[in-house]
Amino acid sequence: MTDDRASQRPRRADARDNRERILRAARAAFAEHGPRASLNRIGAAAGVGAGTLYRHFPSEQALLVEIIRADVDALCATGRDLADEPDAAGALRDWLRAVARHATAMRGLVATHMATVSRPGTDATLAACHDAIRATGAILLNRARNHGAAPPTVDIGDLLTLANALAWASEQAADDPGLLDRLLDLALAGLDA
Amino acid sequence: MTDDRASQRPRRADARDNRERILRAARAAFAEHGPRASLNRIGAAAGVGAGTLYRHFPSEQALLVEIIRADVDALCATGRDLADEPDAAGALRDWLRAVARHATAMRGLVATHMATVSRPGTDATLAACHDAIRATGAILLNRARNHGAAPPTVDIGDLLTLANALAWASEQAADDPGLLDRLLDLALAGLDA
DNA sequence: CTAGAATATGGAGAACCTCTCCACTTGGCA
DNA sequence: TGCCAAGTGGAGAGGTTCTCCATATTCTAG
Repeated sequence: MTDDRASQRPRRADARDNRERILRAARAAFAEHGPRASLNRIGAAAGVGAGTLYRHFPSEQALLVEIIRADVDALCATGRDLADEPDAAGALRDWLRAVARHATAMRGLVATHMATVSRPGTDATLAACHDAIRATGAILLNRARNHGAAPPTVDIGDLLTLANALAWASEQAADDPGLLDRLLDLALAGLDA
Repeated sequence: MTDDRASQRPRRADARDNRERILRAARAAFAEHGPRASLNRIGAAAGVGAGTLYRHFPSEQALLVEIIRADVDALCATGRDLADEPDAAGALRDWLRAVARHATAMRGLVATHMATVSRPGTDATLAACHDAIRATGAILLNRARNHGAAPPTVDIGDLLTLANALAWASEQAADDPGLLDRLLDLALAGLDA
């Protein structure tokens, strides 16, 4: 992660500027309208034509992916910090909570993430995000296992899918802010059994 | 449930026929293409113009809702049967599994269901479905509680949301048929703790 | 059995959507 | 400064959901 490879960084300063403005407008639009946000409008809000938008991000998904990438970086950093916590089980829980909460912050991101991760090969960047999260999660899960705080049968991939599923559910029920935490408690109750 | 109130049952026989054909085409289309199925095509497949389709079902959601209703009826029947099982905890689990599996059968239904249930007042029929499922689930949960097989803190609504969330997740990962069961096992592991 | 009212139909088209194409402009380097 | 690769914008293709209403069909009352 944190690769921001040159391939998608425009050579010209004005183009780089446009790219940033599109990204900013997209963040705002997705946060407000969820996955139904219109790319046309995002382009307009960024003061940019449709052609320009699609030059920078060839598809709606490409745009979402770019936004996800930043979140994933943050999540991995959080995970690394939590790996030093003495309470291994708690660290794993806290991190899964963070994953779910991050995923919820921007509506529609979870769906995109899941959709693409489940059909590998669709998007290289997203696959890299997935690997990075998985690796971070594996560290925490292993520590929890070594402390006898997680059964060896549990898979980190399933655990992350679970977190995303709960995030998605609480996205749907925006009027119940406590839902995510309740669902996490409910679903993770048997973790250390 | 099973109300099929007259309000949405056409007066003329030909119209009733068209309605059935649309419903059948829609079932097929949603099962195959998921939520991305096109209403235009559904109408065409049913041999009916767009105007006719929208006369019978004013929106995409109305169509989905009608399909959901049949599933809910079946689910409640299953729940009633399971309420006679001697193993109360197992019955609850089996029923939640059935809920999730039903929800998964027709891609996109879960999302519709959740979306509307969470914003009450959007659709009366869907609200009725929700109530029916909730009531059935409450019976099973109560039995499990009386057998000491479920903590009193757990809410049936949360449990159902959980089941739907897992169903949604396994919809996304169509290539991993075992996912739903693994997630259910994982998430319900702590139920009787 | 028939006429008239009530009901239902279909498809053109409005208003959106995503995404492509390419004649044009512009920034940065020699 | 002048050139050209890089970047732009917007018209338009082809999709979507959904509306409107002149036309056609069924049912009902006489």
